[in-house]
Amino acid sequence: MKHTTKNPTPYHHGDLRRALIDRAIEVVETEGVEAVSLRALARDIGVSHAAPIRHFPTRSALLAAIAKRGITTLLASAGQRANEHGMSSLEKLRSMAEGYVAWAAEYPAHHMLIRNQDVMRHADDELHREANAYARLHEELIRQAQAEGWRSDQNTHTLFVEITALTSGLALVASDPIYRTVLPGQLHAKEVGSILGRFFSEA
Amino acid sequence: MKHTTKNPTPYHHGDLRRALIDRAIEVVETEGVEAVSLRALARDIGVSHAAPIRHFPTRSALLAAIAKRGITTLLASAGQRANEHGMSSLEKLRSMAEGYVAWAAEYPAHHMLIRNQDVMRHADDELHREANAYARLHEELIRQAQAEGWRSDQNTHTLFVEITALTSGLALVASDPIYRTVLPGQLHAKEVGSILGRFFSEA
DNA sequence: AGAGTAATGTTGTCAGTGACAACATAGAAT
DNA sequence: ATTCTATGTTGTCACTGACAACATTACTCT
Repeated sequence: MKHTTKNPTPYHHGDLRRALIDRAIEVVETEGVEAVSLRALARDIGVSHAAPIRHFPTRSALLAAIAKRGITTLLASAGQRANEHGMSSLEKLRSMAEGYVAWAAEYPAHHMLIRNQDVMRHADDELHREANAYARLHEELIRQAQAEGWRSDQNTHTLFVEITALTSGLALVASDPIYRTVLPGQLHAKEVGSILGRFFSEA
Repeated sequence: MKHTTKNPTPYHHGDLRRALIDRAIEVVETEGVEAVSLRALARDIGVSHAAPIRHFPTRSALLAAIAKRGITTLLASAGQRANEHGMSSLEKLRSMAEGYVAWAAEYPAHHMLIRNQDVMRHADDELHREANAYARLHEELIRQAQAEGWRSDQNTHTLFVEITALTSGLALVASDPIYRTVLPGQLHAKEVGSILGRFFSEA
């Protein structure tokens, strides 16, 4: 016989996969990657301890899935910025860097995860392919900017390293709570803009 | 009755603390922070599973102790570079940045640990104090370099962020295995020198 | 509509781990 | 020599990831 009243705890959750991801992101942001436990997530959500396995075979798979989602959105945003009309390669480079830093600040959990050795170690090939796609897009733009006259006398690889370092560093400072202990004062988006503006200038 | 032959496995290890640290560093470098397990370390070394607790009350304490040791040596090296005679503040800044990147490349495990959110979260106040000492030394040098004419028109905080980001980023690229997937080719010390030389130039 | 199948959730279990307590041993101090 | 303290061992507990066997729901095909 069917219930006429709503069942308070239905057998099936509805969107457990999404719920796991959302809760995991919360935990990463508040307590760190280490604190993510499949059983604790299940408890928080209100399902049995083994339910998560239907969606993510291992804990690493869950974290890697979140990281992958992050890289995908980042790559999409970068692709857009790199294909904007009426922009020089140099302007595109700057836009990509700004986009990266802004993305890290907006999604600190995703950023932490893609920076986490233990997570990336268990990531599948596609994730690494996407990360490489981002790097190659970057590299190609640098080459073009150099062809258009920007720092054309410098070694492309060195320039790539420099841009990668500066961008990654800014993303770190923008999203990593560790820096909040060390940094005197808050990091403002305007500062990032000013730093990148200076770096990606014609001079 | 006493043995006249050497006991192959003495009751006391001799220097278990050191052995734990050494083995933990190896594991961090080869398998990542996550793979460090007190019980596994004990097994590898050949002591009982609870022996490590005499030296480090928790797993976090062990990792934090290694991180602290790292920051201490880093700070010592930075202090030396900052007090070198016959160097302008700008040259000292450059030397500090180079020292940091070289340190990260030489001690990747230590660098990973001080960058690890989960480790630093459980670190004691003294560790944070040392990290702050490093930052304040940095800041003071920037102020002096500006007083001596370098980028004197720029905001000190923004400059601090920029240097921190560039240095941290280079250290990441120099020591983090993740970048080996993305980077086309190896990172050479010469490149780091060229990047920092350009950045810390009078021009 | 109804049967059969796939997807999803549950219960039970196992080995590995961190942490703790109680006990054992060796070396140092008096 | 006796006692004390540092260090190591054994035993145990709760928690976790992973897996297997089973239950329930949703979906599909006719």
